[in-house]
Amino acid sequence: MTIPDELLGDDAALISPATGRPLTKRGEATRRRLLEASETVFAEQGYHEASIVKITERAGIGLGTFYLYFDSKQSIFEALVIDLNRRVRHSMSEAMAGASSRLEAERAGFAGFFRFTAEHPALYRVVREAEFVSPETLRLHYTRIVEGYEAGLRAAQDAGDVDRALDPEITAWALMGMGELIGMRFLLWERDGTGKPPAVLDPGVFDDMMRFIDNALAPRRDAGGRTTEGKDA
Amino acid sequence: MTIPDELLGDDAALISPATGRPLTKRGEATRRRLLEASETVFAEQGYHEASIVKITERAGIGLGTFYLYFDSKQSIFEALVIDLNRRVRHSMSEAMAGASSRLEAERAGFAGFFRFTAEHPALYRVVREAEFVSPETLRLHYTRIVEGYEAGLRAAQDAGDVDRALDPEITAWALMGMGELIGMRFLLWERDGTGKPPAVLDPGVFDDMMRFIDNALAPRRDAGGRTTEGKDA
DNA sequence: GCAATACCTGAATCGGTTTTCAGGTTGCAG
DNA sequence: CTGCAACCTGAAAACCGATTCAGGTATTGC
Repeated sequence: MTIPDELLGDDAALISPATGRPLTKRGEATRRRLLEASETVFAEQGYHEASIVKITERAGIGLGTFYLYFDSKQSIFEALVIDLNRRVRHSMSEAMAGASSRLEAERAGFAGFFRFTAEHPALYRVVREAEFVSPETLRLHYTRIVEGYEAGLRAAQDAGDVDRALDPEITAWALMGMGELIGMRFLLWERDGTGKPPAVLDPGVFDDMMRFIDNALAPRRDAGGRTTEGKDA
Repeated sequence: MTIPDELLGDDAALISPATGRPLTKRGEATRRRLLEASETVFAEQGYHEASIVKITERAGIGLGTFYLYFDSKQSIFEALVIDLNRRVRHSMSEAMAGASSRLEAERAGFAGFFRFTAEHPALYRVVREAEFVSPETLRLHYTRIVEGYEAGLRAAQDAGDVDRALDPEITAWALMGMGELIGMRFLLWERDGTGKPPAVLDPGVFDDMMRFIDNALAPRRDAGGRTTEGKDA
């Protein structure tokens, strides 16, 4: 019901793309400052409006220094998306940790996803922009999330908590699509008086969505349904 | 069950943004060539890689001429997205036309959506890129589709074909999100041997998805469920 | 045929970007 | 306190694309 943290990130030793040598303390700190600055700049301005100058300025670092740590603008963007992916999944698995039933875990996972989106609205836009900046990285993002989801659904089916006639892979993609569009519509588009997006998804919306999901996943009485074993992509 | 075609597009008389006067035959033809060329170029290269030079070259038209018909690169992009929106909805309502039941219409609408995506894989990427190029236009796109969907769901609820406990608006957004992500995963990402995406969505995938949707929408026996009247976004 | 009108053109302007590079700075080992 | 990696720097090179504009070319009405 939770994803072990080891699977979440590569803590591979960082090496300088310029010299090919491992980074020292100072080097690692500089790299981190660049990555954090890029997070703000990409989130506020989008990929194309963002510039290396803006990133290094915000990081308080010389322009030329950038290229000691990243090959290109695209490469720091990809590093950022992978970092965000780790954080979203962390948010989801953390939320699921306390769940007692499979269905409750489902609900909690969504709550974790929405919490992350609500807390970092602009960051989730960065992830979506990866579709156009680095499609390969976006695939990785979605695929990693779906894998966790799918495993959970399979387990829930074995436990009899979820309709066995549903294909776990398709269902996982369907659920993720719902979550994304509902998050976009009711978190990212929603502005209160001050122009800020809401801090959490409207509970009414969340409940309506969960009713839909509960309906969809609930085991059916008329057991049957083609079981469709061995479906692949 | 169908959207009247009048609602689909503005056929407002085209006027030149440069002179403010209505276009003649020749003018309209040139404008159309530019729009068609932009479709190909934006689809193949994405917004930022596309350039006015590339668009005018493909249209076989002088560079300067572009600005007689569109204010800017962004403005032709928006015109294109609005055009595509009309065509997607046309594809959907056409597919729904022959349906005999509400649920069958649901299924047919999805089929129409997937057919459009399969026939114009790159075009649908253009629509998604609007999120970053012209968010307002993307909202328009989604909102127009959802409105039709929502009306259909309400009617189906009145007819007793769809669970009355579901909120039509949330449900419409949920369904659209599912459709988008499944289309992306199983149409746009899928490549056969030749590197081309499949001409249609795998019927197995479609059926699995529809089973999920049927589950979700089916009226429940335990009638009750908080009716949650008067929900507003 | 001859205005007048609508339409077309692409070189040049302007404003911006990423990336390189020759040389400065820092901090640690000995 | 010295020397040498490792690290940092920002001006400038090399590039690119949106938009303008001064001057052309079709089309149409008379």
